Amino acid sequence: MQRKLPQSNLYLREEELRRGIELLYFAYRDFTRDPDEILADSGFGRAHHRVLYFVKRNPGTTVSGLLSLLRITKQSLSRVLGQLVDDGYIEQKPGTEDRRQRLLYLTDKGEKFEADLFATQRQRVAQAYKMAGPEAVSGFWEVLLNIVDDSEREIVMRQLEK
Amino acid sequence: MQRKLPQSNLYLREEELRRGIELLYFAYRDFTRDPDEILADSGFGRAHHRVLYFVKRNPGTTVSGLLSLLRITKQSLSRVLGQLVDDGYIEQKPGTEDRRQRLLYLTDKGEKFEADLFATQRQRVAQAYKMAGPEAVSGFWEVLLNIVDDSEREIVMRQLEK
DNA sequence: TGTATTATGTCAACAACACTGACGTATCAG
DNA sequence: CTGATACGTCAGTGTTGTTGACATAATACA
Repeated sequence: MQRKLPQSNLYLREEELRRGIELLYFAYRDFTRDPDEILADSGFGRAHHRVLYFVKRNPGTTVSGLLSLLRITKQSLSRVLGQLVDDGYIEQKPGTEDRRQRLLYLTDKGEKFEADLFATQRQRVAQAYKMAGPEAVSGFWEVLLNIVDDSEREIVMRQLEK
Repeated sequence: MQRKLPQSNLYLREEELRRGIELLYFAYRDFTRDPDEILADSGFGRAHHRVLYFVKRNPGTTVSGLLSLLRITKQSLSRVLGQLVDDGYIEQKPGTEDRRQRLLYLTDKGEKFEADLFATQRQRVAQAYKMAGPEAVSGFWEVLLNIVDDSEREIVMRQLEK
C-alpha cells in the first residue's frame, strides 16, 4: 500500500528546505544590520567590516590570503583595503621572507573599531545561543558548515580553527 | 578557588561566537552562489530571486506585503518587480476588495524559473541536512530564528508557517 | 460631499560593492 | 636572464540598496 507516503515525505521535505532557506535570508539580513549602521556613520560599508574582521582574526595575513578567504576580486579588495589603510585602520608591513607580500595588521584605531563592530554581532549571536541552548548551537554550526561549498570547506575549517 | 574559570569561559565564548559569525558569512556566500549564476545568465540579480521566491511562497501577496517582508524601499522593489512583470515572470491582478492593491502571482514562465533557482538551493540545503542529521537541523533553525531581530520575529514566523 | 489617508508608481540622484579587462612594478625562483 | 608571482591601478559596467520629491487612484471617514 503506502501509496501516499512518498508524496507526503516530499511535501514535508520541501517545507523543511524552504524553512532553512528563509531563515538564512532573514537571519543574515538582520545579522548585518547593526554593524552596517555603525559603518555608515564612518563612511564605510559591509566590505570594510569583513576586511577588518579577517585581519583581526588573521594578523599578518597577506592580500592574497584575504583574497582566497573572501573570494572577491583583487580590484574589489584593493579599493576597500586602500581606504582602510589610508584612514589608519590597517597597517601594511613588507613580508620578511617574501618582500613582495604586504602583511596586514590592525592599528590601535582599527582594533577599537573592529571591537565596536564585533560587539553588536556578539550581542546578537550570544543572545541567540543562549535562547537556543548548546545542542542547538552545535547543530547550527554543523548545518552551516555543510552548506559551504565542498571546494571551500577545507579553507573555512582552517579559518575556524585559528 | 576557580580563579581561572571565568577567564576561560570568556575565551571559549568568544571563540564560539566568532565561529558562528564566520560560518554565517561563508555559508551565506556559497548559498547564494548557484542561483546568482543562473540569474546572471538571464540578466537578473539576487533581488529578482528574492521577489520570485516570496511571490511563489505567497501567491496573491501585495506590494506592501513584499515590502514589509523584505524590508527594502519601495523604489528598490519597484525596479526589480517592474522588470519581472515586463519580462513576463510575474503577473499583477487588481485587488478584489481594495482595488488599489496589485495582487502578485508567478506566471508559468515565472514558476519554471523559480523552480530552476530553487533546485540549486534545494540540492545544497538538502545535502547539508542529510549530512548533519535531523537534530542538527532543529538547532540550525532555532539559532537562526533567534538571530532574527526581535521586532521581525513575529512576521518571520508567520512566513515560515505558510 | 469633501478631505485625509493609503497603495502604488515614478523620476532623479547617489553610494556601495561586486565584476571584467588591461597594464605596470617589484620580487622571487630556477 | 626569464618566467611566474604578489600586488597595485585605471577604466568601465551592473546590481542593489538609499533618499527625496511628486503623482494617481482608491479608500475611509466625518
